[in-house]
Amino acid sequence: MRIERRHAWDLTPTEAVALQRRLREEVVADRPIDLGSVRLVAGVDVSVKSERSRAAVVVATFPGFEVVETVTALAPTPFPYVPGLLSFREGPVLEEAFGKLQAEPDVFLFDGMGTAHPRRIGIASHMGLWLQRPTIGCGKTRLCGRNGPLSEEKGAHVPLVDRGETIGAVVRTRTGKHPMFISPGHLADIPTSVALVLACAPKYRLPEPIRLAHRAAGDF
DNA sequence: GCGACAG
DNA sequence: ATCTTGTCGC
Repeated sequence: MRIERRHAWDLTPTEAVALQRRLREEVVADRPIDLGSVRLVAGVDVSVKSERSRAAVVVATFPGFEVVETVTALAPTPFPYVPGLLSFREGPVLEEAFGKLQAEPDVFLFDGMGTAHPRRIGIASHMGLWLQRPTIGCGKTRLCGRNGPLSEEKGAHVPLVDRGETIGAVVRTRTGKHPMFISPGHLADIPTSVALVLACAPKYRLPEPIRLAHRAAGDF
């Protein structure tokens, strides 16, 4: 699939923040995903080992999660981890991986945030602008925002609120286990993002596409 | 100035 | 995220 190269990645932290403030205006986070027409879902993940980062994108059927394509890329880790600037650390190697993708997934699930970010442009939203396709942020822990009580049963979810704004949802994908922090990336909205994530996590806490990508990137 | 802080 | 063995629990 064709990718839209939006900008260079070698920016200083200050420049990166300025770019985020500019790009956030283009993020569409209030558009429902047409769940009935989802046939292919992609999982995206990056693992870092000794100054090198490996990205993996796995495309699977939905539902069923049969793998139809796997692409990986290896590149130097260009940017240290700074909360709020994750996309500048993983963006370069992800760009390379996306460039190899032949399939055209209906939606991409990212390991990290979408709009549940201080400037509302986490890695799922940011890369969504490059992909120009629906993306969803699936964080394992909180970056920002607060939430009320969440019942223990699988499927339970409550709003994630930051500075008076609902930026995502805290979702229980497994009864009694720590919840996931779900937020729309680009061309998605909160309700349909939550619904798709739950449909992608029938057995484990992490959505199946993310698990597949995690494995392909070299983690276990 | 003091905490919080995706992966 | 990564460094790392065994161990507690369903």
